[in-house]
Amino acid sequence: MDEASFAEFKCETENNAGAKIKLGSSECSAALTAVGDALYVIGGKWKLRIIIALSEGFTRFNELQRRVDGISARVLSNELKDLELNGFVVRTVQVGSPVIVEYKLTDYSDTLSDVLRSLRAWGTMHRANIKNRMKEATQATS
Amino acid sequence: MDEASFAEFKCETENNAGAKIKLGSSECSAALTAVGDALYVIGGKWKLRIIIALSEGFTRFNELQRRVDGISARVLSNELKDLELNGFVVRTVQVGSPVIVEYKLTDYSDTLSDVLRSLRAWGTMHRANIKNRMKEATQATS
DNA sequence: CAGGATCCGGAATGATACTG
DNA sequence: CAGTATCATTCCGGATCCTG
Repeated sequence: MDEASFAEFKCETENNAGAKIKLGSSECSAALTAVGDALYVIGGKWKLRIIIALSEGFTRFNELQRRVDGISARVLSNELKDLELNGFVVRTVQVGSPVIVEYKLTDYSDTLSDVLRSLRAWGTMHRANIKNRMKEATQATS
Repeated sequence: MDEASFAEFKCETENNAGAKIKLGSSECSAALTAVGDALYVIGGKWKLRIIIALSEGFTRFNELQRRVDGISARVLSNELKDLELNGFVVRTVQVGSPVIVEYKLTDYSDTLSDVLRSLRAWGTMHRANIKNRMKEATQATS
């Protein structure tokens, strides 16, 4: 395939020639660090899904738990704290009875729209692809 | 913020009104499932980084291990198997001595370029942002 | 060089129960 | 409702040793 199609930043590491490698390891390749950074913050099983759920207008804890399939209360709680720390979410408490807690996305989380869009597009395409593979497999067997 | 900015597919779940919810849970919201699918395949700490390393032209096992900072041989091995199963990578063995094993990206992995690009862009932006926050913090303290 | 096999500790997670 | 506390389990990942 097309070597380095998404790595404009050419990297001189002399893989099997000069062995001129002193880089701290992940220094070269801006792509590697950048994607690494991104994954560090929004990686993991849940972060993006929670953000999507929030973007769909669900704000309450239990709502979110119901929306994000398979997440436990404890994990959701932790992830929300994390998201808050990273500036994606604001938590507001309205005193009263019952107490109402709302989680809302910040403007900063809008910067993720492009990531989300591409991820969603890819996921959709990939699922279709898998279905086709399976269909072909059954045809071959029959 | 702008509700449902990346969810064109409007979802009628009656969160706190009609309670008309029977959906298997993650049925509604195409975004949720699509992104879920995507994360299932390319999620995790390593997958994308390995793909990036491969896209930069590194094909050998040990090369890859050196490139992807912090990964152990066992994990790299597992991830590569996974990537092969999912059709992102082809493994070729050239008999001889020493044996040469090469990992190469398939054309299918090209479909990820958009995801990678957006992720990389976001990661870059985010890192810059964090630096600014820290700078401001130090100024406020001084 | 390219990994597989095994052991092992710690961190993440699930389940359950409890609180304001 | 919105979580927290505790326990049991599981699983990931590192280190080490081994092979062809």
